[in-house]
Amino acid sequence: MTKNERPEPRAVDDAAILAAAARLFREKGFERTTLREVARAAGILPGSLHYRYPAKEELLLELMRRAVSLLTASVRAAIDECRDPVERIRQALRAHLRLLLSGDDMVFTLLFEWRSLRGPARAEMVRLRDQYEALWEGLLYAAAGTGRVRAGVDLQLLRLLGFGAVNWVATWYAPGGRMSHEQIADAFWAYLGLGVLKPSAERGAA
Amino acid sequence: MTKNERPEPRAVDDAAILAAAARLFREKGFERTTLREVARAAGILPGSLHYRYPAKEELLLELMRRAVSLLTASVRAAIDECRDPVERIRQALRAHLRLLLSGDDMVFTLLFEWRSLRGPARAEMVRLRDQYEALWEGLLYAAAGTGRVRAGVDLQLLRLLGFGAVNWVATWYAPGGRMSHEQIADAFWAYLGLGVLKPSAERGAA
DNA sequence: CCGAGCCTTGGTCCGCCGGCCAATGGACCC
DNA sequence: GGGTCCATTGGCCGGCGGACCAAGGCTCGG
Repeated sequence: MTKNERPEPRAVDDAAILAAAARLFREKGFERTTLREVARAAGILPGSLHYRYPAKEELLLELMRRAVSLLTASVRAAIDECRDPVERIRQALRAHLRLLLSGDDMVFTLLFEWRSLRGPARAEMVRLRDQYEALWEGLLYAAAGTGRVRAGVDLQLLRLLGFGAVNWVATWYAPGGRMSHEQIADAFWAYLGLGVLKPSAERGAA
Repeated sequence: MTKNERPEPRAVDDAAILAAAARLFREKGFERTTLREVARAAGILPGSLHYRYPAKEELLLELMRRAVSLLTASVRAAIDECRDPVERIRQALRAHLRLLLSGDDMVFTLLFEWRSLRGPARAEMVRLRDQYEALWEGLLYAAAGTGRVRAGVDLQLLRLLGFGAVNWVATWYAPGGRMSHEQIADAFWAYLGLGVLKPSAERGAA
C-alpha cells in the first residue's frame, strides 16, 4: 500500500479524537461542547485540533461520515450471512441496534445532532442518510417480494416508523439493564412481525 | 376568579412568547437560538424577556411544562370519549400525534431539547415525563387486562418502542404530505396490532 | 390628581468560545 | 548533517450572547 507509507505520523489517532468528541457531544450536545473540551479529552491542544479540523462543523461532519459508513458496513456484513429476505431484516435490525447501543457514541451523534449542520454540510449528510435508508428500502422490498408480507403495508412508512422505534432506544437504553440489545431487537421484530394483539381481537384494531 | 382581576397587563401574551420561542428552538435548536432572536420574534425587547424569564433555561423549562401539560390534557380528553381499553390506545395515539405534528412546536421542543436542561430543571422534566408515561402505562395495562393482548408482550418495552416510532415522526413528517397524522397513527396501530407478516409466515419471525 | 407598583426600555458588561497564527519541534530523505 | 515538510504548540483576538439594571412610563386605586 502506497497510501500508508508514512503510517500515522500524528501523535494521536484521528479515531481517538472523534471518539472523544462523540462522547462529549452525546453527553452535553454539540453546541454546549467547546473545542477546548474536545482537545483536552483527546489529549491534544486546541491548536492541534484546529490544524486537523479548521472549523467545529468540520469535526462534526467527519464524525458523522464515519458513523454512517460504520452503519452501512455493519448492516451489509449482517445481511451477507443469511439469504432469507425476512430473516435478513431481523439481522439488519440487530446490527443497527448493536452499533447504536454498544459502539462508541458516533451513531448517537449522527442521529441526534444533525440539526447542527448547516448548508452544504447538512446537504451532504442528507445524501448519505438517504443512501443508508435506500439500503433498508431494498431489504424491505425484497422481503415483500417473498409474498410473506401482509397486503396493504406501506413499506416506506414502515421503515420510517421502525427507524423511529429503534433509534429512540438510544434515549432510554441503559447498558447492563434488563434487556440486551439483541433481545430488544428481537422483541421489536416479534411485535411488529406478528402483532401484539391476538388474531381473534382484530376487531379492536383499525 | 380572583387571580385574573388584573387581566394581562402585559403587552404581549406569555403564550405568544413561548410559541415564538418554540418555533425558533425547533428550527435552529435551543443553543443556536439567542434570546435577542426570541425577543425580536415575540415583538418585545431583550430586557422584557429577561424580566419574565431571568435565565434562558427558565424559558425552556416553562415551555416544556406547558407542552407536557398540553399532551396530558389532550390524551385524557381523547380517552374519555370511549370505553374500550384497546380502542382507547388508538385514540391516545392519535391525540399524541396530532399535538406533536399540527400543534405549535412546543411538543417537538419538549421531545428533542430536553438535553439542554441541567440539574434541577432536568430533574423536574424527568418527573413530569414520568407522569405522562405513567398515563400510557395505565392504558396499556388496561388493554392487557382484557385478555386481547398476546402473551409474552412486554408492556413497558412496547411503550418505549411505540413512543420512539411516534415521536420520530416529527423528524420526517411534512404537512401536506402523502398522509395525515390520523392516517399515520392508524397505520402504525394496524401494523403493530396485527403484525406486518402473514400469520403463515410466522416461521420467519423470532 | 397623585402615588405606587408593575412592566418595558435600551442599552452595557463581561466572560467565553471559535478561529487564527508565528514559532517550535522532530522525523525522514537526500 | 542539513534541508524540508508536517504536526504541534500555546497564546491571542474579535465577536457574540447571556445576564443585568437604572430610568421611564403606563395603569389603576384612592
